[in-house]
Amino acid sequence: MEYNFNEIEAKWQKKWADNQTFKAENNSDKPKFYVLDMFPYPSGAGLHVGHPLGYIASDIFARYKRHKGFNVLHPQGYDSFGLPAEQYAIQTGQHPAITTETNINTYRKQLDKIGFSFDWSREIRTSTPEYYKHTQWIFTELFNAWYNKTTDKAEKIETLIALFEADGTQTVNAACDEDVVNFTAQEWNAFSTKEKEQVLAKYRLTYLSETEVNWCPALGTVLANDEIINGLSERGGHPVVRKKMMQWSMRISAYAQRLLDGLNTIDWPQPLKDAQTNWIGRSQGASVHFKIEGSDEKIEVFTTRPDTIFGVTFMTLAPEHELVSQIVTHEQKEAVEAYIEATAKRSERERMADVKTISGVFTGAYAVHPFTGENIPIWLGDYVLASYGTGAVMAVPCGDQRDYDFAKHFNIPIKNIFEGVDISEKACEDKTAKIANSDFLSGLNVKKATKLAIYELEKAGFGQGKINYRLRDAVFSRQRYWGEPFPVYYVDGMPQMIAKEHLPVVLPEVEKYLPTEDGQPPLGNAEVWAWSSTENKVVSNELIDNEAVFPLELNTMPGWAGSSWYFNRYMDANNENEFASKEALDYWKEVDLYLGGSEHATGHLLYARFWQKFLYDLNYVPVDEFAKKLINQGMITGTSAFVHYAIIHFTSPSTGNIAIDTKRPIMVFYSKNTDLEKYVQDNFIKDSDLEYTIEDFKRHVDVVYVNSSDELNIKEFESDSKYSDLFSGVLEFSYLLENDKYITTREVEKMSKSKFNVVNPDAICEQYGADSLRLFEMFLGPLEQSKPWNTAGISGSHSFLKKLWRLYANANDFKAVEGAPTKDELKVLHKTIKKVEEDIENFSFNTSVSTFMIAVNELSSLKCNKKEILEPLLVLISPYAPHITEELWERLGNTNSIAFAPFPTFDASHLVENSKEYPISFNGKMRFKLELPLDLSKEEIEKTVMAHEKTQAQLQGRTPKKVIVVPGKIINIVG
RNA sequence: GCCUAGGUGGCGGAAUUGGUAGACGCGCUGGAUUCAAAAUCCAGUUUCUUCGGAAGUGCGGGUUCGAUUCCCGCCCUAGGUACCA
Repeated sequence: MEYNFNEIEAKWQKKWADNQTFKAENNSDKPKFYVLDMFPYPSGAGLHVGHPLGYIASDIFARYKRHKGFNVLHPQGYDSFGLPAEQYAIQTGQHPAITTETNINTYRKQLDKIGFSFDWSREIRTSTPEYYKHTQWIFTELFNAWYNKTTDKAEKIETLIALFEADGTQTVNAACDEDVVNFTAQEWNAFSTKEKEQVLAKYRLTYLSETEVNWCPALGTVLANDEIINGLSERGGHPVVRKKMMQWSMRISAYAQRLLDGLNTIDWPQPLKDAQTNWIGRSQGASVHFKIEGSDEKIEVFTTRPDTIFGVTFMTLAPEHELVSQIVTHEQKEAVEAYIEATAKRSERERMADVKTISGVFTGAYAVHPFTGENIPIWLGDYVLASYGTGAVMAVPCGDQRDYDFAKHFNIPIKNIFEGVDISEKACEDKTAKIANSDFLSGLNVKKATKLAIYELEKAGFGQGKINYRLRDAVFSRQRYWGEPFPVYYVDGMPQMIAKEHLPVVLPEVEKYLPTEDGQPPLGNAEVWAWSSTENKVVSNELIDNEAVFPLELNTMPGWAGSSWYFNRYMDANNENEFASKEALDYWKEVDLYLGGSEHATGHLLYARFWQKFLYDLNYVPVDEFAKKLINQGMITGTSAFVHYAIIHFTSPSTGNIAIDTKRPIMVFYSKNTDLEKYVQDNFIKDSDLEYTIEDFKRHVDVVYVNSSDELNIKEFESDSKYSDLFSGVLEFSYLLENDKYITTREVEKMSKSKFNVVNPDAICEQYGADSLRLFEMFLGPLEQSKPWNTAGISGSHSFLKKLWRLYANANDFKAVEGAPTKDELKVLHKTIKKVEEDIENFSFNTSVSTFMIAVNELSSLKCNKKEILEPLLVLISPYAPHITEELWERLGNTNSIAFAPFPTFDASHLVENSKEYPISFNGKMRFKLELPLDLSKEEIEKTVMAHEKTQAQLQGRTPKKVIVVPGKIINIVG
């Protein structure tokens, strides 16, 4: 009976689907366990062998938990809004929904072949109106909420209005815009509706603001930072300017501290936590304001070193600072304006990248030192970023290298305020230096001086202690078509939310997916895109009268909107009324195990935590962290293959003429171990005075043309049209062969279509089966590590499965024997149970695969045919290789799926030994082994070992200084 | 620069609290089976070696009876991040 994996796998995949084997129930006597993969964006290229790595690992864990008696939720879906489908639409005119649907179908087929235990009845797609109506609703909830710092949570906007009505701004302590003004209850009540709206906008958790974007007038679009090279668009090389646009922002900064604190409560990888901590960037210091000489204005700065305040010799403002135009003196006006214009042309990223060039200009204005009363010149410098802190710094050149460099460059005085430190070469950033030359701070260490400086600043009314975060509010508008439309229309320029009962606001049809000619986002092309506030539906733009019919928002939401709450949706995926019912949310609570790539550290994983905390504050979800434990699976890299080739041009020195047509030169493919120079000499130069030049090239060659010995299949390579450009325009080409073969060079790189190193899982499933693929992907190495794919290795896991099959087939033609197993058989089984259970709990899947191999090898040589051994063994292996184990399980006479069979219980009594093969080492080096009974005393062991002839041979007559005996472990003889 | 992870045979990797370095698999070598191939099975495979052994986990030190594992210094690789005041 052959192991026919194709037939077996198809059979069980169909059975699981037909019986809905893995459908999770929302109530159960069993404890719950929620295993989630980061859902994929369905790209047109389909899955490669790297994608399923995490899915296989999570599937093993989900299946293991089912064996352990848990009610397991293991869903899957698609993050189906996104750029590639839109770009394809721009090129071809095909609606992104169609492209997306096609790609999803491809993905689904590929996923099904690998035998995952997903509950597909809960599938979600972020681009369907049934899903995004809830995304839109969450947006409106954010709009209708504010962050109350007193209660330290988000609240409905009504509670803020109530505070305003009672006491004005007096009792309000909110996370809000910087520029809010104070008012009394009386004043508030006298405001017009519009004025009230304008005030509230500064407090809402999502708000409109003027945000700078990279605008390319020629392309009529906004570009991302990485789409710009040297101030020109990557596509077309058109000029890019920085332009302010009204955009939605998310007040994630309100949650900065809680996002930081929450990290202590979740079991996530340390590097990922560090990345988020870094990104949030909490820094403690003080906010200080400096009066401007001869003006009522003041400049506020943030500093982490208020203790160095007596070292301030100048101030630097970002060129964009709002006070610049007010403070600049007549004499300096021209220079300042020229400087501002020059820096405006450079993007922020460019400015950051270019750290070496120091530039700046004096404003002519002076600030007043809060303690000394001295005048401090105010400069502009582009090393100060408008978007961090207040966009202004108090420059302390003796203590900050950037200030120091700036001061040196512009000959600004440097005042040394450190005790016994030489600052003639560079600034002193050492925090152990004592403060000197600083009035009341002199002689103190940094910690004490900081505390005292803040105290004195507060007393004098010049500032206070402050915590600053690097985390900025997140821009939430995209000038794209293929995203969630905002449930927003505008009345008199003020945004209005569309009520929950009228959602979804469905994405409109457009003729083309590009921005409009006047620079509006693609939705500006829609003809039916206006909101009727009387009919509560989307109507034709022609009906806009700004009385009852109003224009709708033209931007769409970013990619992270739909992925910020999807884990909650799976709990109740088909609920039409709510994003999930309270019962479902209370039952599943949070994700117990979340698997995905570490590249989402500061994107998806931060935004999702933010939304979860917000939903928690409003009592919509029962927990404020959505994933208890998270694991980052490593990348499976590809092994790219390269051909090296040289283009050779020949000239004749005697005539200066070109000997062989240079327009169609000679090309030679060569490889590492071949001698190109010699080859050219021997074949072209021989008996002539020709001179030649060599140009070297290297090119990716598709790995399908390269075998496991790195040999290139020349014929297939040459006939592939994607390399035709290589050969066109070449007079002749040849190969430098080693043993009649052309050997390619290999390099490990990220798997990608453009590198032609992609290995497709379908072909592997076809040739070796899904179980082989699953085992092999786990066997490759530790889950969290990145590792190169090597198709050749899969034969190992495949032959393991064949051995496993034979073990059962040989056991009396699949009819295993009842009756007592031998001691050895029990020992093999129980040491396997122990190891596999530990491995799965530790996510060490690679080592359990080798444990299976050892167990099957040992049981095969024991010729084991006992049901009592063979049945539990199948349960151990089934999370990894579910198809073959289901089949063998059935053949052993079981009628229920193995998926819910209880995990075998480990019994330590089967592993008890009465003797041990002791390693005998000399000075720590093992030299020979000796079998001794375990009940021997230390003295008896020492006596036996010392008497042994091999010991005497090692000692060569010497007397050992010491003999270490660790019973049950080792014997070490020193001397 | 800073943060994080890592460095072990030809390759992927194992060694759970310091106790037999190289499990398991790939590849390679030899053999069995076969008319032959595939498949399967058996043996070998860190390096050097005078065949007794000796050295060996990025490099240099240290602690220890004993270090891949702990400590100090350095080198290299990968990922993240950066005029953050």
